[in-house]
Amino acid sequence: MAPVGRPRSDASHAAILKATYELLREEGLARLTLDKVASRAGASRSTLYRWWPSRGAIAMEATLDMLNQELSLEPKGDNALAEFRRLLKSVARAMRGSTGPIMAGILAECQRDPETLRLFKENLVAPRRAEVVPLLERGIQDGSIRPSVAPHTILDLTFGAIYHQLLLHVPTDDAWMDGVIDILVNGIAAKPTA
Amino acid sequence: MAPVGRPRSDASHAAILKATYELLREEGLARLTLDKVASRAGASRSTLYRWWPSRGAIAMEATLDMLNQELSLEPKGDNALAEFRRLLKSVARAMRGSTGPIMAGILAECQRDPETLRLFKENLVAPRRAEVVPLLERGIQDGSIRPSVAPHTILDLTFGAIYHQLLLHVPTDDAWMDGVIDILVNGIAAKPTA
DNA sequence: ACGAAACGATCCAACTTGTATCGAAACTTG
DNA sequence: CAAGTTTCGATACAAGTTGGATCGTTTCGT
Repeated sequence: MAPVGRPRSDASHAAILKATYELLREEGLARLTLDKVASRAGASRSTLYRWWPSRGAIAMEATLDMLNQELSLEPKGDNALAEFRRLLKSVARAMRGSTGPIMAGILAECQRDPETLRLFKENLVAPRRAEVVPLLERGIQDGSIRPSVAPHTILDLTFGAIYHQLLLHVPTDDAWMDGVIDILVNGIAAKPTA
Repeated sequence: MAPVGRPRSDASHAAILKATYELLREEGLARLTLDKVASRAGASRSTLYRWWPSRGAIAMEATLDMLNQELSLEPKGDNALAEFRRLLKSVARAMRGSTGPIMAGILAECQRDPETLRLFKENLVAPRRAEVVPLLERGIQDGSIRPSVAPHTILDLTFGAIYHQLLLHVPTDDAWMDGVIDILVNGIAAKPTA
């Protein structure tokens, strides 16, 4: 059964997302208003309100595609720990570009709008974790990662470190990421204390 | 040289900070308006604008005292690593209470107002690090922490993990913090990989 | 007494949000 | 082709927030 009535304009939909994406890069989510998005997209604000419940929701949808293109997990047959290293570096690299400030803005928006936080966790955090946790579990099985650690806690630490630099606007480089990975892999204790 | 004119009212100053602090607890920084602060403090908005450049600055000043009271680094003569463990747990415990959401709100505000970020780093991050980095360096000297790690990177990781849970509104408990510390201290590698 | 600075009260323009209304356009069904 | 349905862009509106300004009053030092 085809829906009755005028169909949703794909052109408007695409134009709105494109305008949002551009404005996010230029001014950040903090200064993003639905008015500017509508103007640039050649749409009207009522169209935006019809399809998205909040500013955060628009920004989220506009950002997701970009992120999903930028971050890709390609297994290469190394041991799991080596693969995890590569993943972390690629994430840190992505955050170093214009994507970083956008992510920081979204995290900020999540603090003022619970719905945006929900979208963020559902559409970004959860899917990513669903990919990476099995990788870490494989590392525990192939012997490259010791068994007593919880994969989710590993992710809390690593993404936490990256978010930390992001939110405090501390630029990162490969040397920093190597330092983080070194600590994560080897720990800070002079001798194993377990 | 005593300043000429009517001196700044300590009563107003204190009342404004108190009102800010209360409103932060009740509604969070996202919903904090200078109007509400002024009303509750029995002051006028012009007084607020006279002394503080932004909403973030007021929230920062109101939060700093509270945080500085809540978090105290008391050396107890253990080895440095043990002392660091205690510090982390006390921070995590503080973030578990009503201070946590306030901190998350401030981090969010930092993303939209560079001046607030500057205040945050100058008055909170930097002083804390100035306390803890020597502790970690002592750990390297007393042999409880291996020499090749950078103290600052350790802090990026640990505070990153705590911020991560804070921003994603994931409640933490002692078991989680123990898991983080375990990974941090011992690493995730099954065998030391140098 | 006088000037200087801070105070509370009030007003104002500009901007953003959320909602609503309107006629025109696009598409399905009969 | 005609009627019904839904979206579209344009516009208007109330409510809330921001940042700044003015005004008369209050509290100091000189």
